[in-house]
Amino acid sequence: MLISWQRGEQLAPPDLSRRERQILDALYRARRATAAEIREAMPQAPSYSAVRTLLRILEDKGHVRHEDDGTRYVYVPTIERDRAKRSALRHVLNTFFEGSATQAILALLHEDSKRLSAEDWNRLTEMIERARKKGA
Amino acid sequence: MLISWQRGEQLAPPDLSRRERQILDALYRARRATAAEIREAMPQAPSYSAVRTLLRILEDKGHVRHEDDGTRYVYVPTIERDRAKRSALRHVLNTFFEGSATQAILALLHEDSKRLSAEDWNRLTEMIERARKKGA
DNA sequence: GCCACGCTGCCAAGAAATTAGCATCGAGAG
DNA sequence: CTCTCGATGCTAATTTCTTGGCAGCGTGGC
Repeated sequence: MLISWQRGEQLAPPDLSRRERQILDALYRARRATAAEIREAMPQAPSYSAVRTLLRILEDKGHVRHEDDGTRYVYVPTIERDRAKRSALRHVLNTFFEGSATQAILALLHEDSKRLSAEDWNRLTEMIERARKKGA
Repeated sequence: MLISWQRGEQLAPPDLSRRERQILDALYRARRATAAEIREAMPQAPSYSAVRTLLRILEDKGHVRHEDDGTRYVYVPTIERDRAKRSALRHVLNTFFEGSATQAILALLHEDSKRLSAEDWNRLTEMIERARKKGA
C-alpha cells in the first residue's frame, strides 16, 4: 500500500510536545494572554509554574513572544494567526479529507446545518459566488 | 481577559504524545497500514522498532487495533474515521475560527478557489442547497 | 522605610516518551 | 529437515517533558 502525503507541508513531526501544543492552541484562541489567563482557559491545567515554563520554552523555540504589560508578560503567538490557521486546516484536510477542501466543506455543512440561520445560508451562498468569481 | 472554550470537547489534553499523534494521523490518512508502511509515510520517521512500539502503545490505549494478515499485522484506527474527522474539525474550528463553521468554510474557499473547477463549484452550490433543506 | 503581593527566572527531581536491540516464532525454499 | 527471512514481543537505557519550589525584583499601601 502506498500512503502519500500531499504537498510538502506540516509533515514534520510537530516539534511541539503535547502540553506545548495545548498551550499554543489556547494562545491562538485567546490571541494574546498572560500565563495565568492561559492556565485558566485550560481544562486539566497543570500548575501555574508549569504553564510559565512551557511558555518560556515556546518562546525559545520561537513560537511565541511576550510583551511587557506593566510588571507582567503578555504572550502572543509569533506565527501569524492566518498562517497557523491555514496550516492547521491543511493538516486536517490531508489527514481526513484526502486534501480536498470540498469534502471538508461538506463535512462542515453537515455538522452545522442545524445551527445555521437563513441569514447564514444566504451569506454562505454569497460567499461562494464571490469566491467563485475571484478564483475564475 | 476571558478565554472561553466552546462545547465540552477535545478540551482534554490529547492524551497522545507527539509521536503517537503523528502515527495515528498517518494511519487515518492511510485508513489501514502495517508498521512498515506507516513508517515509510512519515517524514523524519523514527526507527521501525519505534514505530512498532508506538503502535502497540496506541493499541493499549485503544486507539488502534490490528488484524492479522498472514504473518504480519495491519493496523486500523478504532475510532471511526468519521468521528475522528469531526473531532479534528471541531478542534480547528474552536482554535482558529471561534467555533464558526461559516468562517472556516470561507477560509477553505479562499484557500482552494484557484484549484476548483467549474464542476466543483456546481457540486458545492448543490451541496449547500441540499444541506440547507436538510437542516431547515 | 518596610511589608505584602504579584510576577519573573531558574533549577533539579520525577515522570513519561522514545528509541534501539535482541530473542523468538512461523512460513516457505531448497 | 533445516536455514533464511520477515515479522513480532519485550525490555532496558536514554532523552525529553513536566512539574514544583524557591529566590529575586518592582510596585503600591501604610
